[in-house]
Amino acid sequence: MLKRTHTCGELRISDVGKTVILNGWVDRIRDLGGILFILLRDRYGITQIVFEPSNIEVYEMAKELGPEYVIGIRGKVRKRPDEAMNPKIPTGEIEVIVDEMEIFSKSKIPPIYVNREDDTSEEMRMRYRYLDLRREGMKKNLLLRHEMAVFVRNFFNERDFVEIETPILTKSTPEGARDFLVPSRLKPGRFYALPQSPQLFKQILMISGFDRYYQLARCFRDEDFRADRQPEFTQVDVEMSFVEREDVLDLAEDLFVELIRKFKGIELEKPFRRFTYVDVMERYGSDKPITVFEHELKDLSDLFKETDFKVFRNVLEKGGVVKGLFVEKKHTRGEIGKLEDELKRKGAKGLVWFILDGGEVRSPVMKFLSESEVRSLLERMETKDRDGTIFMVADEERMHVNELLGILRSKFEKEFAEKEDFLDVFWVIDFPMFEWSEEEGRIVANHHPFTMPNSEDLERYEDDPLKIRALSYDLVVNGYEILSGSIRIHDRKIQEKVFNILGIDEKEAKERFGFFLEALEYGVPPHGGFAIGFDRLVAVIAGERSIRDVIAFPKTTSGVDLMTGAPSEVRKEQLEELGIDVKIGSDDL
RNA sequence: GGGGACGUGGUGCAGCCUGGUUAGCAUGCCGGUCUGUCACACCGGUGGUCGCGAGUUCAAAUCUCGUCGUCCCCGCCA
Repeated sequence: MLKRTHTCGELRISDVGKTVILNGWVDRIRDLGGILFILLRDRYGITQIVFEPSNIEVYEMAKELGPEYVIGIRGKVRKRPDEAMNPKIPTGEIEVIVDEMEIFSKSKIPPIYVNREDDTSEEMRMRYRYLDLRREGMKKNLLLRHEMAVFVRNFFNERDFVEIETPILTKSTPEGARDFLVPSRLKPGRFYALPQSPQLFKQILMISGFDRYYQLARCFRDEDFRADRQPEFTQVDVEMSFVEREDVLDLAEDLFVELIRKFKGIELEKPFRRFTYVDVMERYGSDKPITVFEHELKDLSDLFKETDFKVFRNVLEKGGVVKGLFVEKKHTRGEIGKLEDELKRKGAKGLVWFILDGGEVRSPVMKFLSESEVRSLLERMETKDRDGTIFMVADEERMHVNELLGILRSKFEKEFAEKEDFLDVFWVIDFPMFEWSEEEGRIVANHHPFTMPNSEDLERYEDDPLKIRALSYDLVVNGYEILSGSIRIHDRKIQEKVFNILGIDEKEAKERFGFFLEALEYGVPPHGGFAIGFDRLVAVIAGERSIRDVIAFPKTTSGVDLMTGAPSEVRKEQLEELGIDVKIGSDDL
């Protein structure tokens, strides 16, 4: 075998004269009749190799080569003629004149282009993933992902963290996302669940005294998928003992400062900006806004206290609120109608709007408003004579107003994010500990039930638990929730109180997480941690819209692996062993 | 669970609204010419049951219904 002495990315002008062997894939063939150029590609780069008729045997062989053939060649490195140098590739000053060649394997005509970036449907790319991964874009992303993983591991290793693997086959703990289940052969009728996150294990590791733990952990959630959600994904899972919130935030900031410096060349300043949950909702209407797209929500309630516009006045008299959002886009009535419909589906009573067009203000509610009300509206919204649209929502529930305008704002954020290059990093802290779940008709944990509540709040709002804040935190990067974590409960009594509020009685708690509650009775250090959505983080750094582009073998939005065909049917015997009957209704096939 | 977009030679798209020629373009692929190309160029050629099924019609890529697949969004994702 012609075994390579160099890769296809490393030969330079200083190597001229050397006899080398290269291995790689045939990338492009340029047959000029009397001379034949081939670009030879491997993961390290591309080198031009040349076949000349003076070596007729090899030359004839080269004419038979096709795209994606894998070959080995021996030849001499030579300097290209001055006018034939290619400054676009690092090896562009040289070429290798081939005097011996071995064809390792032939290739069928590839169904997708390997040496071209666009022009391929995602369906094809996933079906022929091995070809897609040969392409520059995917190769770059996977190498970046690897480097980021190495970086993360180094960061934690240097700080005395220990990487410990936690089980993939584990116990289903309802609450949260739907579990993927794995049937147990030895205990027919019972099931393992794949972990949604290693949450309880990492806390148990703290109880075990490991002090500082991290893991690049695979997690599984059986919910519907999106551009930024796959059924299996990777978290950088971190937990530490004998710490308070500040310690955890500080460590996470160090990580992101160094990571962004290394991979983006941007210097973030510590401490990062912080918003409380209430703050960020009041200003942006979202708990993961893009703040560099300014356009904040403005409270207009005081301007309309005395207004003749009954809709506003009624809401305000009942203690409600009126808020507005200004964007520099003159909407058509059709566009506004669609936005209004969408907000109405989310419980908005209506959407009031003003179009600003060359100093003129148009709105269906103009006739109800005084000149001074309009003037102070424009001033408060800081329109500064710009054209655009002001949207206004009024409701008795303050948070509802925020959420509704936040939905609008996020649409404009997305348009902004498509065309701008930016880095927007900040903390959101003091999330509510609990929230009301409409469909379950009960209070549920906002983060998870092991999150430490703010202890003052816990005392003060025993009868109004929705007001209790949690010692939890999210790091938002470019509109994505990239990191999320909390200080955990290390006191069995507080844990019981939280279960109590959640309406989980002792028996139920025991069934679900009895092992964990028991562990809580054997000496628990104060601890806290976080998890980073690693796929999303890599995607943000790589500038990719979809995490599928930073995952080697992703699944479609319906959870199918187009390359392997998973999920697939299994043999009858396999099911019998497991004691499983598959019922497929006639509608299902 | 709901809404939307898309599905046409190997690949990426046009045609569809307003049904009626040989389904068009680009690229690939095959053959030819060409000794300095670099997305080689030029000439010639190959290649399509228009996702699948049913319906309407004298006639369906085109209209209708269903179905499958991919993508986007809502719900969901502690």
